[in-house]
Amino acid sequence: MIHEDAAKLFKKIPMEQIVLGIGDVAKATGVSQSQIRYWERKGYIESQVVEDGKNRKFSYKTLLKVQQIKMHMDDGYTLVAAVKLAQRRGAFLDALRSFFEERFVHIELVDDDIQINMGVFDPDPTKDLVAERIAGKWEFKLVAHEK
Amino acid sequence: MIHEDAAKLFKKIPMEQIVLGIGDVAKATGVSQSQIRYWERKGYIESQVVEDGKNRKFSYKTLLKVQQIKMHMDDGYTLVAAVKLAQRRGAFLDALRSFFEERFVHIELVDDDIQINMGVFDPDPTKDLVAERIAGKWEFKLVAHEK
DNA sequence: CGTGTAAGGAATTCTGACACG
DNA sequence: CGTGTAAGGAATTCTGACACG
Repeated sequence: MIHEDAAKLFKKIPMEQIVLGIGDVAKATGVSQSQIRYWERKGYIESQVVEDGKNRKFSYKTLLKVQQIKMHMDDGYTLVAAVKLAQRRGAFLDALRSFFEERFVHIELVDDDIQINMGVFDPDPTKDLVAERIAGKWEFKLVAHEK
Repeated sequence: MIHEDAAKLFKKIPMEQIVLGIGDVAKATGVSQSQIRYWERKGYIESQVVEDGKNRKFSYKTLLKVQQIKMHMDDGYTLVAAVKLAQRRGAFLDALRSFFEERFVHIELVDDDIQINMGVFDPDPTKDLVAERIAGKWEFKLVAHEK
């Protein structure tokens, strides 16, 4: 039986610390290196310059942005329009992340089954909301506070 | 107002497609390149060989594993023991991922507020469970099915 | 066992220029 | 505006060996 503070878990899932080279971003997103360099020059995305060398590195977050821009361009938008749309997406992901950090209070793993304690269930604050996976299916249930 | 099928969103957040070079893995995890090459040689982690070239590339998932192994070693475990512990963690993350994919049915963003529809609330199957962020705080509520 | 280092070759990325449009 | 390409130099990664233990 393993249990974890979810806060710890998310700190272990790096978002900011992950940086990758232009080739890897190009491969992951399907956007060419020329495009990436151009977008950066125009200020649509940013890269971190490696201390000693002069190679670019891109954060995971930037990779997601590149991906968003490409998606909108595939939908027929111009580059400028696609950039604007992608801007809003950042808020989206940040919001999701805040949900995980705030509401995944405690995670417990028992064999193949797993439980996520999401803290106080607001419609009935005497209970905690728990998501439970049993035999591959996720179900919600309410439990009394443990302490 | 933006709304999204969560399924789409998660497909856009690549896990498998992201591969990165050994230097980037080393930087992100704090594990040296020598260590990474050795661990790979022993079969503890795996890398994908680039088609034409002969450079290694590591998936995001492998990066997480490297990070886990290091963490356990920092706790005092031997390499072999740390690898065994890290093994179990994979199931952990896969489980979390399945929760997102199965239960984040629909996501809606209104200005700065965001709603996540998590589908049927099992204790009362006539309702859907919704997580809502208002003014920076997440709350749960129940709503009747929309259709 | 587990990691580091020096060594020379191979693969990747760099910039600035030029092309097309 | 937005992207591609050829060019030479710079930075990164490769393998196999050897060291320490």
